[in-house]
Amino acid sequence: MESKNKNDLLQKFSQLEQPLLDEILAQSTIKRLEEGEEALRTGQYIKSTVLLSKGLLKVYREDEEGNEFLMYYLEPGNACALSMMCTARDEQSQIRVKAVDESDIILIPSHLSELWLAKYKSWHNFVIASYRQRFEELLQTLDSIAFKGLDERLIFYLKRHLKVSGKEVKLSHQQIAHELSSSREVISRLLKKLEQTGAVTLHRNYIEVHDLDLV
Amino acid sequence: MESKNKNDLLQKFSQLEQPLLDEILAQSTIKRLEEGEEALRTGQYIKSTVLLSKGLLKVYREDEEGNEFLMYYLEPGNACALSMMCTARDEQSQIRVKAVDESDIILIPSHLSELWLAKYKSWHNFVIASYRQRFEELLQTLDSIAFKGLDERLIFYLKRHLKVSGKEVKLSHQQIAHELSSSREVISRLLKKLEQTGAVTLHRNYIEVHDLDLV
DNA sequence: AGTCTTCTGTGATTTTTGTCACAAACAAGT
DNA sequence: ACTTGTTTGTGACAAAAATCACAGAAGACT
Repeated sequence: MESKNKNDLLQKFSQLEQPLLDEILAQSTIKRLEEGEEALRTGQYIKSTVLLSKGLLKVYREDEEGNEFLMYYLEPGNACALSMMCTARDEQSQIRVKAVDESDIILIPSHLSELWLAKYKSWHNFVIASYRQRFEELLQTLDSIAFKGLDERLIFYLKRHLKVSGKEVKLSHQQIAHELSSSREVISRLLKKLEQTGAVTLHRNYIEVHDLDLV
Repeated sequence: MESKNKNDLLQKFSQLEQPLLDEILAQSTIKRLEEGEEALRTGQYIKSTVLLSKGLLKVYREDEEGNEFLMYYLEPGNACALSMMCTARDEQSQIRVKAVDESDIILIPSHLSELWLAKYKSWHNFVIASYRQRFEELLQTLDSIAFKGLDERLIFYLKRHLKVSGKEVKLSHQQIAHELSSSREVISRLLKKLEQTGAVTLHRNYIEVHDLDLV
């Protein structure tokens, strides 16, 4: 493992105890994902716990007809809670993980991950905390779908997108519509409304966000 | 602990190893929930892992305005995955657990639950399996909300209800509407359609289900 | 400049869902 | 049998969202 990655690891996962970090460095492999590349689903990581040391991953759901919706984003220092849980992937639940930016993921063989639960308190806490956090985010997504209209869901979507990217959303209306499993025209119209309130400024292929709480 | 409960426990959680069952019997308390009574939210079980030995619990989500939707049901032999995860409940996520029938829940102090993860392989597996299973169910719910129209969601709802109760759904249209966070009239109309296809027969306060796959 | 493609804006229309209003059916109790 | 309250059925209407149909704008490429 190159020293660049070592540094990343130490920085991003500083809450883990030193002996554990040493083990991770020694026993895990790193995989670089190019922008747009898909983790999981290739069948090779399913027996691994996945940590993200660099980049940005998006975790989303896809149904038979190709509709999708965003579950949440993973940032460096996060673990893919699903990868911990779904050792015996039974195909039918289509969760996809895609690299938004070029990313480095750390693959920990799941037997080690399990072993460490007992051996390292900090690992145990980390795993539990990861579950919790993802679950909470998933519930927020769920809420917005179940209780809110598309206008509020769009704002929720933009807000979450901002948290992980900059102040600009570099997506076309089409892409946004797809991630909200809606249609392009509807999103365009809603965005237009947002622009009229001064919350955003629309450009081709990106949206400049000023203040989403104006609405 | 009375011997009646001991038997229930042994039966419902037979996948757990004997020494663990002994510990559970010795160290945990049982609480009986009356029909309609709420677990959690009273603040007293938040430091406990909850197992269900008898009855039926429904886990649902509620927003500020009182809208709700069903996440999943828990049957005897199941654990409340949330209770394992949410040791430090931070109020804002409103998950509610309500007894559908009179139920007995087993409260395990969370420090023991943690300890056992390392000590008992079967406990570890049980906990992981619980997470997985609940997560899967939650995703199914999510799918039906995100991708399906209300008609399909209703069918999904009825199907899941059947799995835990009998072949009859003993609920008013109003209650169903509430659990799908829709309105009574709409549910009534959709049910009427289902009746016309021969999938169900409607009665006052209960729905007789024949075959939901007819649709 | 001119051609292409992709993205965005907008009107018109339809479908789905929610709301309002009110009647009929049913059950419970007196 | 007669209130009373709850549940269900329905028509009319409003709102939200999806779909269709095109036109114009912004880049990309010759």
